Amino acid sequence: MGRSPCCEKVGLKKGPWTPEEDQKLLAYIEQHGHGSWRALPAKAGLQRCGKSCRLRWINYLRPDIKRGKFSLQEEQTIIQLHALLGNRWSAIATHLPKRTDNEIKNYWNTHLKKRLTKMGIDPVTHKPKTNALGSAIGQTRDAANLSHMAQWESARLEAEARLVRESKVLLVTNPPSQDHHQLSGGQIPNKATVLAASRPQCLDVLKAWQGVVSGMFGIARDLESPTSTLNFPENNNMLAISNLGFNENCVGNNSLQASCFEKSNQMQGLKEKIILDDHEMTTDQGGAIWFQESSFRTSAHENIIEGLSEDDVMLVCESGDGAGHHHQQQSSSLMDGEDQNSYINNGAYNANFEDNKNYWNSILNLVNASATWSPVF
DNA sequence: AAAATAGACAACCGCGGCGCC
DNA sequence: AGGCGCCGCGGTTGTCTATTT
Repeated sequence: MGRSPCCEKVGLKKGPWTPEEDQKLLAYIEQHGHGSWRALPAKAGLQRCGKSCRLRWINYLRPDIKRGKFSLQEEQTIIQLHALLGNRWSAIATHLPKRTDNEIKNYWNTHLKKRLTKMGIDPVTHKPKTNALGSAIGQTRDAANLSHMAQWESARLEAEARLVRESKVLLVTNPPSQDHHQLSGGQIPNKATVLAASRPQCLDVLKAWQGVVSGMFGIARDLESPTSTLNFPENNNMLAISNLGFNENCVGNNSLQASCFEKSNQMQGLKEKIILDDHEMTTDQGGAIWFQESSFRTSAHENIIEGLSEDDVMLVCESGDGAGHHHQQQSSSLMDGEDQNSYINNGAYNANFEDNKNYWNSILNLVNASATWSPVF
């Protein structure tokens, strides 16, 4: 399909924006909202294409942008989310309030990627580069589990994006009024303003991820995320998730190691059930996560973003041998039942622990390299 | 002090998705 | 159903500044 250029290239200015141009754009959007980006430059008296105006507004002029150095917590959030979501910067940005996808992308490319590389971690796969068996065991159980968790989160993010789009329709069809100004304390209404009012809860996977790390180190920490309103009631319950792949390979300092080992032992003989949204995961003694097939929803068209309350997020530890799951489907589609058992029993699973240990040991080093601990970990 | 190099960040480009007609 | 236009995303490039030689 042929495409018309986004704008007439002739006579339009490119390159860095001048303060005067910024002022024009800012003044116009304050007064009229951006409306159609394509039509905006002419109306605002700018010799720019609409796309350039949009970029300038979203990445620089928007009033709700936080600039400056990334905090350690933000860095770790980016690393974790990148491990889950890959280069989906806009999705990652939804978890970092007031940061733009462009800023996060730049920060990743100029700082975090290099740092992980220095630590011997492949910034793409988030696995140790030096692991000779890496390719062979790359599709390990918890990697597959995390992959499914990521898919789940992706579906949620897509739904969020849909909501954002819908919100923006409201914004466009309802240009700024006096009420808007009153409501926003004089600030112009914008995407973030609308989003803030309707922002869905998210970060479930990040929560679980953080739980893995928390449990790995045996530390009770505040896992509150910057954006999620979800709360896990007990850190011990988070440790239930931590059983995923870290039973015996806790790393860090000795006391943490001992603590982690102790917690790990406490998990023996337990079956964990995790219910997020109406999506139920259970983990067996081997630490594998199971999804209840009947409740597994990935379609962004369904209302998975609606009204997650704390009650919707439950972590339940119950006694049992883990054999009583009905109609369950392992989250990984890579193995049939027999293979799963042999996988757990034949040592490959333990090799997987080593992967995780190396990776998280590196992350721990990263954290330790800083002056203070992040509240995330 | 000047040139070269590296780092950081802003901005651009092209593609794909989505909605409208 | 398919063409078209718009928007958003991710990759890449350009530019400015800081550091090194």
